[in-house]
Amino acid sequence: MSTTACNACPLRALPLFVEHEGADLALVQSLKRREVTWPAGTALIHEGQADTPLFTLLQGWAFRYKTLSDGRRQILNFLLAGDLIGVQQKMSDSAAHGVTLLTDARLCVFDRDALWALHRERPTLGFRVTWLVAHEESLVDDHLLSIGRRSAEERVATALVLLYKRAAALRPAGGAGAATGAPSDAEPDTTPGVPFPLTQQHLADALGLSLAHTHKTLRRIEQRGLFRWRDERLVLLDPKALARLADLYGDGKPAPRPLI
Amino acid sequence: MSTTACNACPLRALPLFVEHEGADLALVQSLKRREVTWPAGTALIHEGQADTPLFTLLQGWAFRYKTLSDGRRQILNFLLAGDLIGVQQKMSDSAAHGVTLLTDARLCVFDRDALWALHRERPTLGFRVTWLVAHEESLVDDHLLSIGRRSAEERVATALVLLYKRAAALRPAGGAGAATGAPSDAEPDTTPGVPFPLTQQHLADALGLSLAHTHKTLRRIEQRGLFRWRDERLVLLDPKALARLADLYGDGKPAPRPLI
DNA sequence: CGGGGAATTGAGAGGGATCAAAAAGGGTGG
DNA sequence: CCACCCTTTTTGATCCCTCTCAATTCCCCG
Repeated sequence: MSTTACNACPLRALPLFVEHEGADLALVQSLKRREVTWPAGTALIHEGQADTPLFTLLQGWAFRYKTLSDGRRQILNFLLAGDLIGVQQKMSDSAAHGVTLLTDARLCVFDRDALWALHRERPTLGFRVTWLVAHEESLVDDHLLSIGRRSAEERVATALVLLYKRAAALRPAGGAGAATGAPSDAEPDTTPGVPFPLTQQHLADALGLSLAHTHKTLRRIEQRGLFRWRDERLVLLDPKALARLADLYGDGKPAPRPLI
Repeated sequence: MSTTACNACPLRALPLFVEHEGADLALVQSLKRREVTWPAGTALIHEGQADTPLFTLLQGWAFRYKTLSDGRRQILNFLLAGDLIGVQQKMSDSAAHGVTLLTDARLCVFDRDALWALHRERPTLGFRVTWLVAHEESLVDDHLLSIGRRSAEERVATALVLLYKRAAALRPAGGAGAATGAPSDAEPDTTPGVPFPLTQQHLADALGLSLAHTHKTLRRIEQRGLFRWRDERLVLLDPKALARLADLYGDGKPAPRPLI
């Protein structure tokens, strides 16, 4: 329950995140209202809610979604540690999306005006916020390509690869779970793979498929030995084959990103 | 062919755009490299291209897209006058998208570093860039909901309504084409509806449907008298029915937006 | 008048959706 | 430690929305 100082934030130690100047950190620290730990299922933002706060996810997973009036739900994307939540709200006439925690999570809470303060006081940080938003849009772009043009099997493969990469980038340096799935007993963390706290229903809602078909597709690919998904952890047994199935080329390491 | 001064930009006269301070306009003006007029089909940005320039669309339509290696194409969204183009590029490890002109168009061209200059020199403008990017993301979010969860008929209705609204917001005040489709002869501009320079193939690629099925769906809805699409112009004959089909509630007028 | 890109149409195939149950798990109160 | 309840995972059968493939017909232009 103790609060973490921004300059001591464990996330910043990861190579995934870029360094920030002391003054930048001080400003963020001053804008931070509080730090909370909430249980899985908590709704951070309700669909259509106005004047929502801003969050930075420190630990855990969440997802953004939208629903049609008859209940059909589409998950827009998943949020992992380091993601800034709530910037898109209210900047639009279109109905806003909801955000719900997938796991227990720890978050920093900011007032909405912090957004403007960030830009005004420290243009560098303002620019980084723009970067984050643009980056998130590019994730949604990728997702849109999948749902619009990929077959069920390709969609599943794409989602597994992309989510795996994101989750893997958050592992402490030298971390566990070789991508080959071979348990590395000599390592500090022997758990293979990455956390994967989804439900098949979530995956289905994200992929625009029915639960039944998502399940059957998952099984088919798994039986070819391409991956293993158990106990909320995902291991890619054959990353190459999955990437080929998904028509994905990307190198490996994601670009370093800002952390507000 | 003559260049337009930012403070005399005809777009700014529209109620759709917010007012900018003189100093803001002066900065934008100084960052503007040139103004160009290019023909339909011109590729502003190639998929995967690095270090792309920045554009503001002054007139005409364009679209962003991504393709799979076997040629399947997904249109991510359409760009209309006032849209800022190219911000998302390079902010991502994921492959970038392409941007192509749908019609002859006129654009302002900026260097990519203008983005940073905007933030540094004028935080207000930086904040507005963030606003624009966040807004564009919310359009993609809506699109994703459509493709992931709406039926073909619902998707078509959604696209027609949303694009109509965007195009309508760009009509000169008191403009033409009553939404009812009744030609208003007393008005200055008697052309009904809004420009709609798409091809059925473009619509299909945007909706994640095949060309054949897009066409059949379009026909079915048209024969119910819900809209008319001829000579590159779209008229919504029964906006209420279309909105109901699309499960859209939105008020009417889009929120005022920045114009960089 | 010839040519090429759009728009139309129709027949047939198939990937996913639906619907319905049954089997697993996981907590929890007794 | 066990019975019970609720969520998630599995499976099977059947249906139908969309895709594919293949022509034609339009329409704009040189």
